[in-house]
Amino acid sequence: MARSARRGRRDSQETRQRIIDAALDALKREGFTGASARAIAEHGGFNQALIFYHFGTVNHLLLAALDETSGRRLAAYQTAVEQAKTLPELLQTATRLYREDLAAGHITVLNELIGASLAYPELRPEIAARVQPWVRFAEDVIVQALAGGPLAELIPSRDAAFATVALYLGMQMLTHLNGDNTATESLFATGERVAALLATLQP
Amino acid sequence: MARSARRGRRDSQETRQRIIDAALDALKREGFTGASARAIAEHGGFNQALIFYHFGTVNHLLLAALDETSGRRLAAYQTAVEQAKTLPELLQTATRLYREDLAAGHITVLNELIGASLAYPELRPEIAARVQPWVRFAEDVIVQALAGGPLAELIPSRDAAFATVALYLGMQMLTHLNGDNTATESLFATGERVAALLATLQP
DNA sequence: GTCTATACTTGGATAGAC
DNA sequence: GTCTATCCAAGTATAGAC
Repeated sequence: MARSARRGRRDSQETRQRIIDAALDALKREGFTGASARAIAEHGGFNQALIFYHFGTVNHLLLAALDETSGRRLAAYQTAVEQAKTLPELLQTATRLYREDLAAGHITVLNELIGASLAYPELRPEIAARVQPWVRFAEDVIVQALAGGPLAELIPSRDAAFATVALYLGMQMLTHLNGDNTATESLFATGERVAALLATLQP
Repeated sequence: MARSARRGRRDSQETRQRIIDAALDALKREGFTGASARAIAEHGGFNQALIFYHFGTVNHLLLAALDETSGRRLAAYQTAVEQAKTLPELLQTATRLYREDLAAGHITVLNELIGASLAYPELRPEIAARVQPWVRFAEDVIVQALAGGPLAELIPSRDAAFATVALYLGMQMLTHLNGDNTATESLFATGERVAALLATLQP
């Protein structure tokens, strides 16, 4: 009995995960408009009604999907950044992570949900709460990277963090729109050059 | 007869304009999801079928709306920027224009349509074509503003233009998400300080 | 050019069998 | 916990009267 209860719980967890994965896939491929319960269920190979049983509403599911992808991704960023503490190394790491995000569509999920939050205002605070850790993370990294350098007192870390996250979002949007990422790649290359220059001014 | 034909044409033009205005309003208030033919028609006080008579499909209408708002706005930017050629003046102008965009929701229209272009790929090139003039405009302004200064040879104008437009989009998204614009205001204030500093290094 | 009426499709959500 | 069947609301689009 304990066994079957455990089994039941594990199956339930597995199903939840399958649903979340399918929702992420739908968001990345078809955007918010295409991430309907029917579309998600069909693509994931399960029944549509399961979404409502496990998540109540489609929007709840999409938030759970954002939660998961954002959390996982932030952890990956934190791990990666720990290895790179000089400014040039940091830029290289950022370039690599950015390419990963672009290829996997991680940021698309966020962009689509922010767009949808106009129609569904109740999503707004939920999404904002999931973006906040990113701004904080960016600020921590920036503080460390600029410490002792000339930019540290010129540019408040909070502003730099906000701008960084905004730039990330905007770049992904434009890159997706253009269908090629040459502009992004060129920008990162320039960023790496500037970082190298700034590093020569650091203590 | 000529008179009635003229009248007919003028009425038709007026109707088109009313529909476009209502579509812009819907996009700004409710986003792409809320900009349905029914919602647009109800809010604009006209019949739903008119949309299909004048624009064929809802998406065609939304593109026409983007066309109009983007064109008008770009003209306003060009006029405003002609008056300000030093870097600090330019930043002040940008701050003012940005506040206008934010309050009027001009960028929201673009963000929503970019988001929707995932679900409707045929929108992508259309939107891209309407964004391109902005990147070009940004590049022109940047070239003039940085001419002779130290940044001119450090940062390719193309990269700076792309980054500027991306930053604009991202800032609007995050500002809308947070529900307040203190972060943006702070960032612009920092931008003005940096611009003032850079101006002292210009010839 | 504009309106009414309507065909058709898709989507959210629930009831009830299994 | 999962599936089938179904209700209802909302959307796009068109035909045809005015």
